[in-house]
Amino acid sequence: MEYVNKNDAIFAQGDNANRAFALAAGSVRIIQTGSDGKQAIIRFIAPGDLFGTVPLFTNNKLPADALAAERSLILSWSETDLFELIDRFPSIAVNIIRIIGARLAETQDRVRELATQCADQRIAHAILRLAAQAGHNVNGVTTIGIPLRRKDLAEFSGTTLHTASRTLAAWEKTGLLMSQDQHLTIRDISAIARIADKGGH
Amino acid sequence: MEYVNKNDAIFAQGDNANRAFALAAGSVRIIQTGSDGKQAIIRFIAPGDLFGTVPLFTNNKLPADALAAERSLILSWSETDLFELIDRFPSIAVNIIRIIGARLAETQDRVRELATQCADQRIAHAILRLAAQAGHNVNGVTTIGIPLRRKDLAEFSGTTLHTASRTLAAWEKTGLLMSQDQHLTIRDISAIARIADKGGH
DNA sequence: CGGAAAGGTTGCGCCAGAACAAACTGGCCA
DNA sequence: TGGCCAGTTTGTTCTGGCGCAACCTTTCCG
Repeated sequence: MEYVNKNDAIFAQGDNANRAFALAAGSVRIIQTGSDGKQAIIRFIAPGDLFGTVPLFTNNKLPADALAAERSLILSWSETDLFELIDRFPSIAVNIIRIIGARLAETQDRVRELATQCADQRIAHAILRLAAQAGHNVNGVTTIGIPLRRKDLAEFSGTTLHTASRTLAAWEKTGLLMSQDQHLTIRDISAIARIADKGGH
Repeated sequence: MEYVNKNDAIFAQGDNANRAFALAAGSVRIIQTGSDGKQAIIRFIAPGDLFGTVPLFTNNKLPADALAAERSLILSWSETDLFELIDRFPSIAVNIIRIIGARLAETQDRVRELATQCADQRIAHAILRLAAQAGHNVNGVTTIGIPLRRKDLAEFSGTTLHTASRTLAAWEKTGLLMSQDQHLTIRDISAIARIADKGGH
């Protein structure tokens, strides 16, 4: 149980993995950097999500940075505690498969989208995903509970800051959504879904 | 234990998942189709690989087609047999986490590559991946043991048949690789790795 | 053997979107 | 209160690689 401040690293790419993490409050970005230095956001962590656990089972090397997107409260367990727990309650392992399997399926969807769709569709998908993960619905309007800079959205959807900025500006102009203070509010989620599925042109 | 012919479907996207599959001989393509009809190859299956198992743990809906790329020998177990086996030997579950975890890490790498790299780098990565998975090394030269059409390589690396064809033609011309009868032979794998990591220009 | 179908190659034009550039805004701190 | 920094917006330019189209090669099959 530990507080971290905005922009603090919870762990870094290449670190040895020896703890499992969960987010109690706040939000975290998981960012992978390639050997060419370019970065992509692998996923966003919202309260209740586990992170950093997979490498405990594979090669013990963390594949990405975890950066607090705002002041956050982190829980963590040691590797040995986790494996003792699994020994005692084997059904935990099946649940972990369930969780990781769902993430794999989602990541494969992202691969297909990145391979086949154009920028505005991918941005729309990114927003839908974040809304499903961390959206608070208040009388028909969904607000995403993760601070999102244009750059984050770009690195999450595989485009550039510039294109993301332009695209969001257009959607704001037509009233599909609003953004203030790094928080997105979606006014017409079905229109976003339509763009995601059929293309924005 | 069952033989399937080239282009036979082992299962189809949307099918109910109730068996776990493994490939004994041959090769299989896992192809996902989006709601827009566009396809991406999620992965290739080589002998020894498991496939179609993840949805047994999640939502029981197969997320993609499995198509035999050549005449193949398929093994399969029923869902109930698999779960009985896990009950009896809980360490199997941990091994499944290991396998799925490794696939998740690899899929996340692909996401970053698709998001940040250009077409020839992605094609190079695809070839490296296939060489690692199904490459037979005979005196310094690696042959990929999966029949690969240009279109397959394109749908696996997120580009078009045309770009894949041109790129491979260029690499063939400079002697990096050869392709005949839908089989790739890599003559200079370190040059491919260099393209993958630093960009082809 | 001949025709069809599947797969591959290649030339060309074009455009989505990346790269570059510059200015603007608001918040923070000295 | 003025300078600085992080983030954003927006205009312009440029290009990778996609879409299209035509043609070629090989394989398959009646």
